[in-house]
Amino acid sequence: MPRPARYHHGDLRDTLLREAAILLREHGVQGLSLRRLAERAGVSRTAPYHHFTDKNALLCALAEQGFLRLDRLIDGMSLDPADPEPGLRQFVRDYLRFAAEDPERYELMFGRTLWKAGRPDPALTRVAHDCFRRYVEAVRPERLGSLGQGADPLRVAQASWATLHGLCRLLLDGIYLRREDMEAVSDQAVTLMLAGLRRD
Amino acid sequence: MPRPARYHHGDLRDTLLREAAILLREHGVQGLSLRRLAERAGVSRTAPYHHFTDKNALLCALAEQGFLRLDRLIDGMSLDPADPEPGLRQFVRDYLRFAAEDPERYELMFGRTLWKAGRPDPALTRVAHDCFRRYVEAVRPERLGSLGQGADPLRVAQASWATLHGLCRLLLDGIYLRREDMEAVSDQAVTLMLAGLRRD
DNA sequence: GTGCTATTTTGACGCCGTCAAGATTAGTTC
DNA sequence: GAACTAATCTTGACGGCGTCAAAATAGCAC
Repeated sequence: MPRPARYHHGDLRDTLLREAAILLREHGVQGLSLRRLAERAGVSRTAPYHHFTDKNALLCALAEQGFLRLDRLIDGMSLDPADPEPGLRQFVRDYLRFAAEDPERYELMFGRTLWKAGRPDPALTRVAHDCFRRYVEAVRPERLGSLGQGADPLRVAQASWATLHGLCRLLLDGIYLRREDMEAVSDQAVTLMLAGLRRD
Repeated sequence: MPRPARYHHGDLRDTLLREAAILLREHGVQGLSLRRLAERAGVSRTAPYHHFTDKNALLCALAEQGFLRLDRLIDGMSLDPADPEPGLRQFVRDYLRFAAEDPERYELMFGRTLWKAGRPDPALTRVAHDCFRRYVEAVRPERLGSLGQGADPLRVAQASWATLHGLCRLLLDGIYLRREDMEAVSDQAVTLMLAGLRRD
């Protein structure tokens, strides 16, 4: 917390993002109010509006950060075409951990709050689509070796990602899937994906 | 809209549920305010509190309705053990249509609003778990014929339902999956599930 | 210094969920 | 019928929210 005596904060935008991330993680979107946020940053209620046009814009920025992190995770995926299974299994585990570490952020990234109820920034839209494109490349049939022969890359990506995403949601929203079952179900999911490829 | 002259409404609870369902569908949880709702029912702002202890309770009731409908859908699933694929394919289509017909309701049923941020009613919890138990029974390995040999019923249900759920979320939240791709991806998902069983 | 612009503040508006106190009606018991 | 009780509904109020407008303050170029 920097000195509160100054009229100009000097680093408000970054401070807001940092504190907003904390509020989001600990209290969810509902608990993340611009007024609380301003107070935590030691600044008046309307000061944030000079750095984010409105709450929607702030949320977009937070979601954007999330996608950038997810990018790194996807880039880190390494599949051995001769035996892609261990690499895939690792990635699924990483992905689930990523989502479980900050569920509210994950919800923000993919949920209706921004994509339906809100107005996703052009920047956010771009980053999100980029992220998916990256994923499509990462699980390209060629990289899956003999398994991927002749499969449609886009379909493979969509179906596998849907499985992954579904697992996360079930887990995070705490319905139909307990934390203890995670490992087993995640393994089952990998088996599912690979088997699906074998059949195509 | 019944006569507004009477002091007692007479059918307020049902009216509230009906109007709330409309507000939910058209404006989402965000747009469903108790005050707007009361106004639409032709009643004062606090009248609803005599029928629902708070907004959370009202939302729980709405979600509950959704699960009852989903129950009927699951009960309607018919799988031929000799060839379960067409039945499964039909169910997946039905499920996606169910979710797509009222996305905000689906979000309410499975999302964080109630299960994490809110306090799910005991009644809701019961209905939701009942619904899943029904699903577990519906896709029991025996019903899948030779495919299901030796598979763990719970895992099969969790993994297949996660896939289904993931598809819905991707579709409804409008990210990474377009309406036109629905059919193709849904078919791919069925292939995935069946193939997964063949491998177990 | 003067002026320009970015930043921050206070004040206000309308919306929200919800509580408290009182008014009105329905239902039960005599 | 009357009296009482419980259910239902109303008005009024409180604090919190997002956001706009106008005024104050500070940094910066000249």
